[in-house]
Amino acid sequence: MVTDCAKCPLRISKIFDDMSAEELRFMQKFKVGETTLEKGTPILMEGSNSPQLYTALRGMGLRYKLLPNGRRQVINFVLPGDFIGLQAGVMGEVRHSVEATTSMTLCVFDRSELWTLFRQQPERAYDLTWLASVEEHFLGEVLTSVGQMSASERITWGLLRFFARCSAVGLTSGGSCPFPYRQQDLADALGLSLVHTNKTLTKLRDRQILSWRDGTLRILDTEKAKEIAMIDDAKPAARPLI
Amino acid sequence: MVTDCAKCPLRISKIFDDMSAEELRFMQKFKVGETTLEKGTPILMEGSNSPQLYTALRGMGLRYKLLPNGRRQVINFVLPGDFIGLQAGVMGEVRHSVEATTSMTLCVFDRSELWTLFRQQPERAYDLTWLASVEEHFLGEVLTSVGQMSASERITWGLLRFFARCSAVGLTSGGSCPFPYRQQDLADALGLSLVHTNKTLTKLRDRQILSWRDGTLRILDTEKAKEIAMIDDAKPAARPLI
DNA sequence: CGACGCGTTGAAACTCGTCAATTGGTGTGG
DNA sequence: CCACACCAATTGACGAGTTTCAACGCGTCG
Repeated sequence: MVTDCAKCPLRISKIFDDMSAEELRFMQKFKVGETTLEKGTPILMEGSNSPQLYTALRGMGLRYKLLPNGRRQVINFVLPGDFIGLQAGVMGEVRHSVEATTSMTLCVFDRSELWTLFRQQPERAYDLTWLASVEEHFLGEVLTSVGQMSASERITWGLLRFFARCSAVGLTSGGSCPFPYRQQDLADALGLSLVHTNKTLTKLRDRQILSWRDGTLRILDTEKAKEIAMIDDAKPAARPLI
Repeated sequence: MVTDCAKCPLRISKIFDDMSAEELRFMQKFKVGETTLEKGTPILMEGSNSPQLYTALRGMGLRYKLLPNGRRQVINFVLPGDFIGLQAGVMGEVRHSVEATTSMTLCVFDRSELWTLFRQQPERAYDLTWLASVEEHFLGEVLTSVGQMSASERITWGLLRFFARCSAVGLTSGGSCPFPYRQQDLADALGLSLVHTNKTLTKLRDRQILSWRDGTLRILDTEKAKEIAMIDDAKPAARPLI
């Protein structure tokens, strides 16, 4: 029942870099299995020392951090193709938690093989650095958004970004994509209160910028949305898939 | 006038991982030179395509991002030992700017040799991933701070964190360390207005938590400060130096 | 001397958070 | 089949934290 790397449904997407047969063989060996998780299941727990690394194959999740005062920061939304646990693999333990928001399928890798990968497959090592670097860059953008934008700008920015990520992995249809989270999740991701997030969403819907109902996000006016979010990006570049 | 990697003043610090003579030789070859910059000099410009990578040897700097509306987010403060330009090296171009706040000395590397490094020195490749991963983790913490904490919590957090980083590279003496930035820089780093930052700093000084005057930061009450900032970290782990 | 950058302070305006209550949908047990 | 609990979304009212505006002091530099 395990997906063959060579037939990986994600790899077919043109957003991901191609691999040679040899490289695929190595990845297949690196991959030790596959798991399917129910919605709501924790994948990594803060402070834990997971012996495994994952790549999301299907479904969506949430990376977050809890504070002693009970507040929560959602660091990022997890989409198919995302690598999970690199920090744990490199640093020993994770300082944030990851959980499945919808049911998910994960590719499982053995952390102890990470070093083998660095020695035998410099291309994959490079890819890993690439992934970490891109994630770092992305977090810089989130920080900029949360630090410098108003509520409606942040929300527009966050949803537009999410839409773009969905688009890159083929999860969009027309101007809409799934967004299976709660308003509280979005609020915690953008540093806003639930109530204010709700009211701002209503305003954005009234202004015909975007709408989010029943787990579906629709970008109604791409131009206006990009202007509000101060985004002018072209399309995303090809990226590695581990 | 170029510092020998084997005699690198930073490497002496016990915070950095040791290297074998062989490894040092490779790094020496990787290093193509050294630059000294005046205060205020730009190091990387957003959107540029720098052919070089750097490691800060001496002095302090600032990584930041500008928004179309003129606002600025300071992503991080640059300290000795920090690697600059990994994103450019891996992704092609940087999406943020870096500039020298004080005068700085930088180690210069050739970006085109990065791939050689990955093939020939898997340990260094691993180190680079480590660095990117730690930076990613750090940005997650900043995001949590900016997203979920009040002004005084954020400021205490930011300054305490900076102090810890200084401490790791031996820049502290007693309870104080240099902090050569402007209040505007700190405000932009934490997503606060200049005025409010100023008033909050005054309050923290009056409460005997910490004081920052004339470019020097003093932690007056470590325990109370850690409590406010919700930090309970022990000491930082050893880290690689590229 | 005046211009400029940075720190400081006061007052007013506003965004956003908190409190509180309601609605609708879903699942569960009697 | 209905009552009830529970969760997410929604809405109104109020207040707090923070921003913005404006002004002043101080040191440095040309």
